[in-house]
Amino acid sequence: MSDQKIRNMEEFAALSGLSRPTVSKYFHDPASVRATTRARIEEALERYEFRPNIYAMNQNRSLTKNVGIVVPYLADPFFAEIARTIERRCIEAGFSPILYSAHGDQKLETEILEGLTALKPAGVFLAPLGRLSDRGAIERFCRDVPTVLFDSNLEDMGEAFVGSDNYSFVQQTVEYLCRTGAPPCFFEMRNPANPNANKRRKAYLQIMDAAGLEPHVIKVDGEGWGFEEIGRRGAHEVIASGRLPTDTVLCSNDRLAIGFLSACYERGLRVGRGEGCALRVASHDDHPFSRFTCPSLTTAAHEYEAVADKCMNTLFSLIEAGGRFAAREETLIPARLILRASA
Amino acid sequence: MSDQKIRNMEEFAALSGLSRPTVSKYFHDPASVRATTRARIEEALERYEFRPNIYAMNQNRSLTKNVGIVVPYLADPFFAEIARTIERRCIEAGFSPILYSAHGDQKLETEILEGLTALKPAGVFLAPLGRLSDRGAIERFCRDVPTVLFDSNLEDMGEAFVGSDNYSFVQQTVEYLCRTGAPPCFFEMRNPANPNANKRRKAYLQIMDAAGLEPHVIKVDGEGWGFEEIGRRGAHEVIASGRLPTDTVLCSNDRLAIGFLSACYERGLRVGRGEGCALRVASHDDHPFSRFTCPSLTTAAHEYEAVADKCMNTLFSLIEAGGRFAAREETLIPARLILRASA
DNA sequence: ATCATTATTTAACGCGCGTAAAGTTTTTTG
DNA sequence: CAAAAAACTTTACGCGCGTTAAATAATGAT
Repeated sequence: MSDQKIRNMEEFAALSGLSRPTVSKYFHDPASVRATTRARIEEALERYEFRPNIYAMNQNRSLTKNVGIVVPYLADPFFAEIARTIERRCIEAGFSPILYSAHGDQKLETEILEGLTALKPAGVFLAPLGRLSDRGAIERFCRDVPTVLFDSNLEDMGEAFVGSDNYSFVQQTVEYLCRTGAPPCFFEMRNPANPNANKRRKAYLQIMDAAGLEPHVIKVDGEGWGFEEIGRRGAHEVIASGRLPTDTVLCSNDRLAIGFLSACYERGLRVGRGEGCALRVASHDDHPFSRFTCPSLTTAAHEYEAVADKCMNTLFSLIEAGGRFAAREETLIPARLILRASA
Repeated sequence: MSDQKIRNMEEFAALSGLSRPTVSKYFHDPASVRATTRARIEEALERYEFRPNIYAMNQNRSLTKNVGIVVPYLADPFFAEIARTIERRCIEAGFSPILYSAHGDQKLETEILEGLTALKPAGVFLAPLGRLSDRGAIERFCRDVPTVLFDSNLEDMGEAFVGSDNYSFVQQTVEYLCRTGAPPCFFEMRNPANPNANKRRKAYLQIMDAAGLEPHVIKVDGEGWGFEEIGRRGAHEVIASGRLPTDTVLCSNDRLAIGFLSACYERGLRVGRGEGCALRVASHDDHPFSRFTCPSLTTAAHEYEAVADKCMNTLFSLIEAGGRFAAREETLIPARLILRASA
């Protein structure tokens, strides 16, 4: 490995004994040059450690190999997990993923999208804030950049949506809970920012109705992304005031459930399906920590891998189709029920 | 807002009635042009929505306004939280943070650093994998890019290190536990990848020794980033085999403790400092979920804000100093003890 | 060995912006 | 109000690479 510094492709091409256009071709697609040529370049590459200037490469390209991944709040382990999975897929597919978190902030989400436009990405995976999103800004963004929405569906935004079949989530948990004990009440935030929460409530109401059971929706107050604390405080209030209509609680999502379980523990209420248990608690999402709550949480799991795969495949088709689909594609992936100790 | 599309700065300058160099100057520093000129540009900016091409801007710059943030594993909420805090600081300071996770993988960490070099960032915050890092790759990287290490200290790497004063963490927890009950044993992974773990063990041994108490270190097997599961399995084994020498357990970090508490719950062992409690458990990090464990976790907290501030300030000085410090700076920030229910 | 095919070289232009020098206009200052 | 200072315009070059067209060389098949 010589430590001679190479300034540009011209110089590197000279050192490999080739012309710049050939080397340029190699970097664009190594298979596009003759095997012997490829070998010479790769040999030189080992000796001199040259990398083409990304900025110069991209400035004339209408699209790059960049892929944006935007999530509403990365410190939420659910989004960290899904982002991680998608990111890996992008790398395997030869793209350069760039990860952004809106940190729950509308202005920041808009700024991220504006900055992302300037990066001319080949495509973007966007999990929008939801209710808090600036719809105008997102619409503008989607006009400029091929976008696959995930997690939160915003009507007619982006070329495709990949998300969860919320009905399937709730159906499985409700069915299980009803089969094994009292029908559940539904525990959620009063003003959820995420549209999935609304779909889950509606599914709950519909399923209970279809089963001829009376639904009970319990709404707790709270704003922001501290769901566990909202769930904990809400649970304390609801339990203390005796507003819990049954011994079975279905939380809208695992983070609320984590808070709910925490409150139960603090009140000395035993949760689970065995004897001596005061409550059963179940939920949705299979949050990475739901295995470690006390008791461990019965939940409807996202198929993280399947979601990530579908996202990637959708973006591939989208890029091949030139960034536009004739009709907006919607994919809803069903849940997988995970039985643990809490219900 | 006209929807006429502007191709380049030349065109935009013409529409604002100015010359391109002036407009260029404006984008480099809005305060560097006369107020009336600035107003004209900003007015045009509202009408035409022009943004200079990032790639063209950066290709001649030796450094950009980009700042890299590299963490070993972003799906670990501790890193998500610290990354989130640093990211915000970068944005406030007018930089463009770019966040990367090595996903616990040496090869990926190296690739991220190589890619980052090509981005010519003004500086990089790097929390390395630790023992698993490719030291050669990191050293090469630090030669090219002004780097502030954080979280994990690698000897002599980077221009500065900002991290936790592990001694202070352990001192506070041990002192508290000794004062209020039996001296703790120390619960950790056998082969921790993160150097902080080693420093915490050493601090534990030293502090116990100084207090004339006999130390007990319990090592559990496990590889990878699933610390909770490692802690849970380890706790089951240790408790089942009666290897626990005291009723007080100090875990190396909160994620292990979360697993430990989960095992205790599964075994019907009550944890806490009250009567009827079989064990006390404390830990370090103030993981975002340590508030919601059952019982809530007594822990030594990182000063997330202080760490992020110090990181930013260090990088500022580093950039001003031209990317090199005369001597490597090390900052260790002490812990803040948080008393909760588990000990 | 010959011709057709495919790969590479040479030469040249363009991308969008940074930047420097020299000249002109505007603003500030005494 | 004149002179000095500051801001702006004009002109021009460079950055590193993409890309194209025409010329040349290497390869492969007959």
